[in-house]
Parts: sequence; C-alpha cells; structure tokens
Amino acid sequence: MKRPTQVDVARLAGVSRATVSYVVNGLEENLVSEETREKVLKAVETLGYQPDAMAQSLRSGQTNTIGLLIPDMDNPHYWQIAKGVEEVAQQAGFDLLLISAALNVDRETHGVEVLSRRRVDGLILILTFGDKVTDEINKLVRQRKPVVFMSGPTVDVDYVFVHQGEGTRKVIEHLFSLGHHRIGFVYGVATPGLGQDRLAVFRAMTRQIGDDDAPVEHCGTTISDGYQAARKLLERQPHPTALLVINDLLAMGALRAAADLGLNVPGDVSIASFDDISLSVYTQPRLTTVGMDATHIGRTAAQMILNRLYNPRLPQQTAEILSHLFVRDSTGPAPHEE
Amino acid sequence: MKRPTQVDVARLAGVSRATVSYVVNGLEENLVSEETREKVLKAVETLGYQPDAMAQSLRSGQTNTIGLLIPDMDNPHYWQIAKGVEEVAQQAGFDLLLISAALNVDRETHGVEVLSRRRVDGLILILTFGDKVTDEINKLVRQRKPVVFMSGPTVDVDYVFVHQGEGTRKVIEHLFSLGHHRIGFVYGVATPGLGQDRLAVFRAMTRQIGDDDAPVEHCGTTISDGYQAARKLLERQPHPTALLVINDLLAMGALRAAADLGLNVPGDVSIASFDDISLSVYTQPRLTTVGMDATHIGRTAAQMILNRLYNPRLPQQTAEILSHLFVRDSTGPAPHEE
DNA sequence: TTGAAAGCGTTACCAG
DNA sequence: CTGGTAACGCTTTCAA
Repeated sequence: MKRPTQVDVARLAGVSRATVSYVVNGLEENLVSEETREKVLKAVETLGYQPDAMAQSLRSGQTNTIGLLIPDMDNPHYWQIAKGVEEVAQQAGFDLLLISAALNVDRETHGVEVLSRRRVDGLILILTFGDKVTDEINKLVRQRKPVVFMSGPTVDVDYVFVHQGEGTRKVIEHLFSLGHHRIGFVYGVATPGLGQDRLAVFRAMTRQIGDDDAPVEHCGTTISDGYQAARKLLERQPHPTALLVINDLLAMGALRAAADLGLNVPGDVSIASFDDISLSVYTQPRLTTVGMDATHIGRTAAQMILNRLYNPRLPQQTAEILSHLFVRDSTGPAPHEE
Repeated sequence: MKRPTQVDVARLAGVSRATVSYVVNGLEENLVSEETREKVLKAVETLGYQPDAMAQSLRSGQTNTIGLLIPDMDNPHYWQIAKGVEEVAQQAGFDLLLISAALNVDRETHGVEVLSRRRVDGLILILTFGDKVTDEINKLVRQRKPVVFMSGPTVDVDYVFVHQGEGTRKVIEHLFSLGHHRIGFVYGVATPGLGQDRLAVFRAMTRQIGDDDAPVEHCGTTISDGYQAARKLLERQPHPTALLVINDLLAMGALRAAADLGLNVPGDVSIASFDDISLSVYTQPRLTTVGMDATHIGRTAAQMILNRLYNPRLPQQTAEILSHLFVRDSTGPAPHEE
C-alpha cells in the first residue's frame, strides 16, 4: 500500500491540492471556509495522510535537520555533547543526523561531505583531523550554512572553544601542591596534535620544577588503551606518584590498572583526568577531574546554529567554555619516598 | 553564494542536464563520449557541485537514512546499540537519524511520527511505551517500511528480542549458590512493565526460597536514582546481603551507595546487574552482570533493515540475543549472620 | 551520443 | 474563498 499524498486527500475531499496544503499548514486565516476545512481534515484523518518531509524540504530549502559529526561513539563525552545538541534541536523542531568519524580521517572527511550533500540546515563538527576538511568547510561557509566548530577557529565560522590549557594548569598545580614531582601523562588521542594544548602545558610545568623528562605515554582512545598505557607507566621503577590522564574514560582504565598492580589510589598513586563525565562521581575512588558540563557544550553549539538560522547576518559567535577543577578522591598527598 | 545545481554544471560544460546526471552517477557505459565526460567533470570540479540529496530522495523515494529511536541518551547501553546501528548503516551507505524519546511518552510518539514523515528507509525502534504508538507503527507496516522492534512482537514486524528472563534466572541462581537469601532489587525503569520479565522471575524465585516479600525499590533511570534506591535498600535493618540492579548504569550508583555506607562489596553486600556495558569491567570492584553485546544488538537490527530493504518480501525476521552471566568481583559469598 | 520533457510531493503565487 | 500552475533539483524514459 502506497502512502497517501496530497492529491489523494484533495480527491477524497473534493478540493484542490492547494487547499489541502492551506488546511494542513494551518494557514486558514479566512482563506478556507470552515466547511471545506472540515472536509479536508476528515479526509486527512481517514487516509492517515502525513506531508512528505522530503518534498517539503525540496520546496523550502530547509531540512529541519542539524548534522552532528562526532569523532567516536565509544566516548561518553561525545554522547553528552550529542545529548545537549539533541535537546535543543528537538525543542526547536529540528532532528539530529548523527555521524561518527570512528576516529578515521576518511570517515571524517566523508562525514562532512555527506552532511553537506544532505543539505542539513546547520552543522556541528567536532573534528579530529580538522585540517583535512577545510576545503569542504569553506564551501559550506560560502553558502552561508551555519557551522559550529568545536575547537579553534581555523576558519571563519562560529565556534565553541573549550579552554583546556587553563584547566591543565590548575590540575597540575593541584598535584604539585600535594607534593607530586614525578607525574606521568596518559596521552590517548586519535591524532597527534589533538591534545597539544594540554601536552604543552604539561611539558612546560613539569620542566619548571626540574623534571625535564616527565614520561608521556601515547596511546589510543579506548578504555583499554588507557589501561595499558597507565599500566606501562606504573610499572616503571620508580613509578610516577601521579598520573594525568587525557580523559575520564581512559582514567577508568588507569584506575583499574592501579588496582591490578596492587597500588592504592590515592595512597600510592594519584590519578586526575579531564572531562568530568557524569560517571566520574561514581568511580571508586571518585575521580579528580578537570571538566566542563559536556551537555552544556552541546546545547551551546545547537543554540548557535539556531541563532544563525534565525538571523543569518549575525556576526561571528564564539563561546568559551570554562572548565573547572573538581577535586575528588583520586588525588592525595604524594607518598613519602623511602 | 548559492550552491551550484545540475543546471549550472550543464551550462558551464555546454551539455544538457541529463548528460551531467549520467556522468555524475557513473552510468557512462558507452553512453557519454570521453570528451564530454571530461568537460562535465571539469565543470563539476570548478563549481564544486554536489548532487542534492533531497532532490535525489524525492525522485527515487529513497532517503538513504535509517531512523533510530532510543529511549534516552543518558544510558550507555543505548549508545552502544546506536553504535552498532551506525556501523552497519554507514558501511552500507546509510546515515543515521537519531531521536531520543527522553523517557517521555509524547516525545516517543512524536519521534515515531517524525521518522515516518521523513521517509526514512527503515526504522529501528526501542520503545518504552510501546502500546501508545501501535497505530503509527501499523501505518508504517502497511507501507512495507522495514521496521525493527527492539522488544516483543506486539505487531507484525521484524524484531530483535533480548531474553532477560533467562539471564535473571542465571544471576539469581548465582546469588543463591553464594548463600544469599535476602536479595533486594533496584528496579529503575521508565515505565512500569518495562522490566516485567525480570521482576517476575525475581519475585518467583525469591518466593521459592521462602522470601515472600523480597524488597523491590522502584526508581527512575539515572545513576543518581540508582544511588538513592540502593541506599534506601541498604539502610534497612538488616540490609539485604545482595542487590540485583536493573542495569549497569544504576549499579554504578549502587556501588557508590555501598561505599558511602561503609559497606564492602562483595564482603558485606553483593551487587549484580544487567547489560554488561563496557565500563563494567572497569568499576571497582568489577561488576558481575548479565549482559549481551549491545553493539551486536545494534548491528543485528541494522542488518535486518538492510535485508528487508534489499528483499522486501522476506518473511518475518527475528533474532534472539542471548545474554550471558559474567561473574566478576562484585558478588561473593553471603556474610555470616551473627 | 545527446537532449527534451515528464514527474516525484510540496508550496506559493496569481487568477478566477 | 478556491483552483490552476510554476517552481524546487534530480533521474529516466523516449526521441532525435
């Protein structure tokens, strides 16, 4: 059974297609007689007619869709962002087209392209390999498509920027103040350069206290990568007294690694990380982490899209999301050296 | 700057729109001369032309989109399913339209309606308030739209069914065998009836061992709800020696509640739950849980959609996902009564 | 080998 | 107040 179209409704109601359109869209400001309206509505009802969004989009040039590209579906941090986007979008009557880059350059490029071809009304891009897709982005910008970038402004679009350098400073200072002078960094990023800001601060600050060669363990982005990397760091002799982990997800792995090695957290080793995913309050021990409300990031980004949609001539919008240091139970005084 | 259309390309290349279409879609099986092809391709290049997916969809009746409705974006379990769906869909060239019902009847109904109006090629529905939307679903079915239901077959569609009763039996038996005779149930569901299968088994089995009034704490679906509920249960005198929790997410809260009350897990109280989200290996202690590979569920569902898309006359497809009991460290022998 | 034209389901303009 | 009609951008037959 094919789905009913406007024509079917018009025929059944004995009116023209235009009239159906008027009624369905509620533009009956004295345009359609009450009687006709009734007839049409009944026809709609009996046929179970629903306007075809595709056709509407083609006609109007609007898809009522916001495209969201995230790097990876395994990291709760991105879902939380997605959640924020979905919330705001849905409220405004937009749907969410979600694409995961699966931590892969080609998929990322392809994702942006797809979003563009599909004429989504706005794009929110969390790019991992940003530089590879600037061409595509520029095209979008030239078409005045609302785009929100979730990172530095390499190009002239709106963006939400999460200041990580500042947070890194705060958490490292926190560790210093607890007496930690041998800190290791679990640096699990999809692509080198992604966490550069944090790495740079880490390098600079550890060097400042005379630790010229603070160990940085590069690894992938899964929990298990975090586990492995932390384990490697903690098996050193002497092991670092504190671990800084690139994100909470990987910190879960690190926590596990410490436990498996018989190390007490924070007695033997302190662990701190980034993101403040909601779970971080529920780990054992609770994670000390530098984070921001990720859902809020998503909401902000979505709101920017909406703003620009409603008012295309808006000057560049930017938001800096502040991160806070949440001191919880996974960090404590450095153990005394024997 | 408006985006270029087929007409622009045709004009620039000095050919007709049809020819452009042929070239772009690679249907040049001796249809277009090499020379023309070159010209068109160059024009496409200089203009940065991309076919409009909307228009293509309208013409072809295919949107290359799979709609996924999940109950809630806060629960990792659904994300893992979404991940599986996205994987398979993307591989087959389909995109994912994601809608969250946000644990709300109206949003759920509205979600199904949206998916239908948008003419997604297939729908995967994880319904919480199933019965409210059967009308809409039936409409879809009559249009021969591939639909996969993630729960019982209330209606004649394909479905993936996760057998929870069996798993519940297994985990409770596991607890019995450890000597637990006072088990509490943290029953956090969005709508009563959702976890009925598990609850029924729980009731039946506890009754069988003479515990006619095993405590069931109803609560919401957030970690914090799990925390509260577990806490309530554990503050009873005497407290249950084991807690069964409706899912891993809430179990994180339960773990935390135990810790906050100074109860050792599994020394003082055992905790077991459902889902086996990937994090459950990284909690402290590791969670004993009854679960299935959630990503696999998603993949299965997506595959069903694809099957039916390729072969619409397929008989009803069903898959039963088996759940396994993963015995880890959060369950242990019941403490001796003093 | 290429071009003209119909049609997908809407909406919106302009007559009637 | 209502109905015809022209787009929207594309694919696909049918002719040339």
